[in-house]
Amino acid sequence: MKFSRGTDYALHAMAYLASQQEKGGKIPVQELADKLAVSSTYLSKILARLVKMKYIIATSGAKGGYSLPAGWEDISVYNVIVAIDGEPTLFEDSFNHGDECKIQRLMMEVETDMIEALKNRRIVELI
Amino acid sequence: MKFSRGTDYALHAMAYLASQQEKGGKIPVQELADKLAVSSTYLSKILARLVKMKYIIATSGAKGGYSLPAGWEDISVYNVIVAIDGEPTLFEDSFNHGDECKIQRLMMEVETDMIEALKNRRIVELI
DNA sequence: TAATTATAGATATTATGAGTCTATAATAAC
DNA sequence: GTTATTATAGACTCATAATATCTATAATTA
Ligand code: SF4
Ligand code: SF4
Repeated sequence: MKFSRGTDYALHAMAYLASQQEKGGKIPVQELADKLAVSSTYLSKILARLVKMKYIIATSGAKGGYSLPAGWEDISVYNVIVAIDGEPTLFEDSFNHGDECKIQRLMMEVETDMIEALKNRRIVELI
Repeated sequence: MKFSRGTDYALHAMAYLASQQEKGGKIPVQELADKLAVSSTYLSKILARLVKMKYIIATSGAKGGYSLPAGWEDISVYNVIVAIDGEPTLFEDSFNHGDECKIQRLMMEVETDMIEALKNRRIVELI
């Protein structure tokens, strides 16, 4: 019952990129991995998913690295989580006995509230 | 990012016990397993944890089985989750760079709200 | 061309949840 | 007291996904 280490890495990476944003530079994965003290190869895989979702921009080649796109201030914590872990679901129902089921409805309500809370929090708050 | 299947089983078992409560009888694990269509041996392990927490009462021997204790109406969904999965933590911080960390604080707030919501929901609502 | 960076895929490792099996203890019926 | 029925506990296996590594390739700059 927790978000994966991947989302942990992703949130930290985003926060770091955001904190360096004003300098406008590109930050290679090696620097990020050093800052976060994690494996750079694994971090690469995580960042690749953020790139795919356009939450960060990757630039290949010398002097390349990762940077934030225009409008990055709107990216939510929820966005990042979904990019890495997929949609969070507190409760996976293998049967689905219908809409009237109270267990399902209760868990769905709690889940919806949590998702709403995560959508309201943006990466920019993490700086 | 979801509660374990064990909590799923536990919530369903509690709901079933609650629904049969008026009859006052004890329900053996085999009947519960049949109703839920799950392995009875595994369900046993799950129920054992609920027994340990006093959320259900086990009676050995013929005509034995599981039943709900006095005051069961106060048992929350959160209680059951903790009994099976332990304290839910959305975010596990391996470093802990101090109280002022915004990532940690943000996730903790979302987590606290979710826990609060689960504490406010009781098993009795699931009948 | 050479150096530096990201990307993609295959693969390995690890951790944990999920489930089984067996032996033992407790209780009720007979 | 004996037997049948129930729960409990522990060791054990199995399956799956997260985590991590390795290698090859593509893109970009100097
Ligand atoms: S009872 Fe409700 S939560 Fe449980 S399996 Fe059926 S639909 Fe799903
Ligand atoms: S930056 Fe915050 S969330 Fe990240 S490791 Fe440090 S204390 Fe934990």
